[in-house]
Amino acid sequence: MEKHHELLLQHVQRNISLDPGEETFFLGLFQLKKLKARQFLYYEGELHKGQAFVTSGCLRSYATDQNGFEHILQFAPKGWWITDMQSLTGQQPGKLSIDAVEASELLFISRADMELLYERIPRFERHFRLLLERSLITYQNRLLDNLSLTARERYASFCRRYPSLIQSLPQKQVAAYIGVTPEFLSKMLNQPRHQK
Amino acid sequence: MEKHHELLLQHVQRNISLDPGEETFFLGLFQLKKLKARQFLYYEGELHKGQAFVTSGCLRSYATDQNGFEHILQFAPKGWWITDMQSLTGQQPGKLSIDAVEASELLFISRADMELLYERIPRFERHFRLLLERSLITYQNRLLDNLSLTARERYASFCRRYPSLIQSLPQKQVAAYIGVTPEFLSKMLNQPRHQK
DNA sequence: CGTCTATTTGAATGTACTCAAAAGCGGTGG
DNA sequence: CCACCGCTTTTGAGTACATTCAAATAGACG
Repeated sequence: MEKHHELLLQHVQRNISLDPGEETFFLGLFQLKKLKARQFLYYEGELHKGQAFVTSGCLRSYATDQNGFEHILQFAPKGWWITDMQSLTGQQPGKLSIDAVEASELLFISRADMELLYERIPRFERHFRLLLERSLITYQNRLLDNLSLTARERYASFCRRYPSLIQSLPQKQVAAYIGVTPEFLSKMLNQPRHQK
Repeated sequence: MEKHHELLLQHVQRNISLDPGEETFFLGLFQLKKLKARQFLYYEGELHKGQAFVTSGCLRSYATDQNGFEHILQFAPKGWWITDMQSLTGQQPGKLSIDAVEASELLFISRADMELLYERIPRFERHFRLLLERSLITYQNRLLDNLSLTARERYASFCRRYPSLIQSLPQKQVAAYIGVTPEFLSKMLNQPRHQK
C-alpha cells in the first residue's frame, strides 16, 4: 500500500478498527492532491466541497479581515485534517482560505462521500466525533490563551505546543497565528530581556 | 412527560430519531439537578464526571488566570450542553469551573453512562458529532473575532449573537467573556461617541 | 437598613499597533 | 553564477487602545 493511504489508516485505527473490505471502501473515497508552496486548496468565498487529510508538508486555514490582515485559524502538518467546517456543513461560501505553507500532499474526500461513508460504516461517526472532541479542546485552550495571556506568553505557549512548526514557519505566519503584528513579534524576539 | 425530558428529547430529535424504548433508556441515564444562583456544578481542579444539559436558567464555564481574573469560555442557557471536555475526556483535573449565573435546572449524565449510551444506541455518536461540529464552528468564529476585532466590535458581535443574554447578564460577566476589564466595558458603554 | 458586590469615573501607565524606512534573504531569470 | 526583484524581518518614533489603581456611587440581597 502506498504511504499516503497507510498514514490515513493508521490515523483512523487509533479510534476504530476496520476489516479489509472496509479499508478498501474507505480509501477508495479519497483523491490524492499535490500542492506547491503557496498554492491554494480553497479561496475565501468559495463553497468548500470536502475535507483534506494532509500526508506531507503543511497547510493553513486563515481569514482576512477588513484591513487586509490575515489571521490564521489552523496549521495542518502531516497527519492532520483541515477544512472550513462552517462552509462545509452550512453549504455557504467560506470565510476561510486554505493554502499550502510549503509543498504538500493531501488526501481529499468530498462532503457527499463523507455522508456515504457514515451511512455505509457508521463507526466513522465515532471516529470523527472523537477527533472533533480533541479539536474542540484545542480551540478552547487557544481561546483561553488569547483571553488571559500577553503576546509574549502566547508566543511561548505556541512554541511549547508546536515545537516542530516553529522551526519551519516564517515569523510572519506565527504572528498571524498568535495574534500580533509581524513588527511587534520581531521586537519581542530581539529584546529577550524580560522578567515577570 | 415532564418538561425537562421533553426539552432534551426535542433537542436530540433534531439530529436523530428514537423509538419509544430508546427514549426511555436514554432519559433514564439522566439525573435532574437544581442549582441556586452562583452555586457550583464543578470547581477548578476537580475531575469532571459528566456533562450537563441545561433545562432552565443559565450556567457558565470559566477559567481563572494567575492574576485571579476570570475568563468565561461558555454561557449555557436553556437547551445547551456544558462540560469541561478536557477534563471529561482526559480524565484529568479540570482547569474550568462551572457555576450557575442564575437559578438553574439541568439534566446530568455521567461519562460512564455516555459510553453506555454510545454502545447501546450508536446513532448517538452521530448526534453528538453534529453538536460538536456546530460547537467547533462557534469557537472558531469567536477566536477569529478575538484576533481581528477591537473590544467595541467584539461587544457588538456578542450582542448580535446573544441578544437575550445581554439583557440578563451583569456587565462584569460580559466583560469576562469578550475579554476586557469591567472598567473598560463600562467606559465603552458610556461613551457611545464612535464612528469608524 | 446595612453589607456586599457591581458599576462608574478619573488619572497615570503599558502593551501592542501604525507608519516609515532600511536591511536581509531567497528565488528566478538573464 | 550573479544580479535583481519581491517579500520578510528589523528598527525607530509616535500613537492608540486598553489596563491598572483608586475612589466614589449605585444596586441587590438578606
